This record gives sequence, C-alpha cells and structure tokens, in this order.
Amino acid sequence: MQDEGADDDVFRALADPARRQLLDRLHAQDGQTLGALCAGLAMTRQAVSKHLAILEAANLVATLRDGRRKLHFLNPMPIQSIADRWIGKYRRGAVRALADLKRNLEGEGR
Amino acid sequence: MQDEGADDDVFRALADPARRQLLDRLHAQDGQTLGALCAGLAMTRQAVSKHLAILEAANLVATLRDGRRKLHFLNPMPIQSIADRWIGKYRRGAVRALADLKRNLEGEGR
DNA sequence: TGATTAGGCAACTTTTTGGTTGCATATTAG
DNA sequence: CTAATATGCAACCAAAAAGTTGCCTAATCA
Repeated sequence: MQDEGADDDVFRALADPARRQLLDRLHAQDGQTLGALCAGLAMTRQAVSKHLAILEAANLVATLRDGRRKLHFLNPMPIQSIADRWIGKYRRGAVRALADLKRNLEGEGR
Repeated sequence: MQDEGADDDVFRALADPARRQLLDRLHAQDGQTLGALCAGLAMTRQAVSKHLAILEAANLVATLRDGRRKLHFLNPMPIQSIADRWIGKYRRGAVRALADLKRNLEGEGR
C-alpha cells in the first residue's frame, strides 16, 4: 500500500542516466527548448524527445508551448514525494539495522 | 561529477517494483533466506535470486552464508546517500522553480 | 512566398531486462 | 549412506526499452 503505481513512473524515469542528465540540465537552467537540451549529447533529437516524454509522463518535467518552440521546466515535486514517503522509511530503519543483524545472527535456530 | 557510475546501479536497482518489494520485505524482517523471500511472490526462485543479485551488486543488500542457507540483510546506506547527494540538490532548487518559470517566460528573446 | 527553423509521428533495429526450465552442487536430517 | 533441503549456474525466451532513420507539420524569417 505504498507503491500503488504512481511512484513507479518516477522510479523508472530516474533509472536512466540520460534522463537524470536532462533533469540536471534543467536544474542548471530551467525552461530550455528541445533543441537546446540536445546540444552536446551523443544522441539524436528524437531520442532526447522520447526521454523528455517519459520525464513528462512521470510529471518530472512540465512543458509549455511557445509558438513553434516547446519550453521544458523541471518539476521536483515527485522527487520530493518519493524522498519523503519512501526513502524516509528506510532512513528510520537504518539505526535499527546493525542491531537487527546481530539479533538475527545470534537467535537463528539452526 | 555527481553520478559517476556508482549511483547508477542503485537507481537501476530501485527501478523495478519487484526489487522494491524485496527491500520492503527485508525492511519488515531482516536476515531472511532466499526461500523465505520467495514465499507468496508470483515468481520462480531463480527470478527472485536474480533480483537479489542485482540488489547485492548495488550494495543495497548484504548477504551472509550460513551453511546451506544464505541470509539477506538490508543495507539502506546507498538509499540515504542518494537522498542526501542527489535529491537534496533538487529540493534546494524547488523554491526557485516558480520564480525561474516566470523569469524565463518573460525574458525570452524571441 | 519560399526557405529555414523547431518539433512531432511512426516504423524499424538492437539491446537490455525479467523470467523460465533444467541440471548441478553443497549442506543437513534420518 | 541416502534423502531431502537450499541454493547456484547456464542456456534460452519474450517483452520492454533505447535509439535510429525518414518523412511530415507548423511557425518564423528574409
């Protein structure tokens, strides 16, 4: 009851280095066009376009049409949601980890 | 200079729902065997074994041999590292986002 | 208007990934 | 020792993902 589908798109989107790089670029300068985001990437424009579509579907990037151009904006909200909901859980458990390890090693009935 | 290869394994490992589920199971009870982790999952033992291997390669799971059994322990450290190093960056940028959006929309020389 | 610029769509190829089956190995119980 | 248990290894398969090429459409500039 914690990963019922919505977060999955975000995790998947973040899995690819090229897409993380695109997010980094938008973080450095927001509102770039597709062409600007392509510059210097060893990839065709269409490949970048697909990556951006995936990021957009995951709600990590919002777009805005301006004439013949399409501006791309970073939306860090889903990342924060994951950090709060999902990573927080493991952080809380982190302190217990070593204790658990010891307890399990000792108490294992073999 | 932030994603130079090590974090990539972690991102990739977290991309699959089945692997996140395995982490959740270890979070609920640490030190389980492969067989125990398989129980109730609509997957063969070998499939689970592969997932665990990926998690282990990403350093998210540590294993310990105990006779013919293999115990699996959750290691939340890489998750925390990512949260601190990578997600933190976007969180810092979040406040600026709307301001950036407005600025870009107005100042765009077309 | 004609040429150029920015981007979209769709088919296709290649790689990667998730999963399976079958067999092998090692430890433990009787 | 023999049987059962717990896991490992390797080949194979299918589906998804990443990337390409080719063509099309819509704005803008000269």
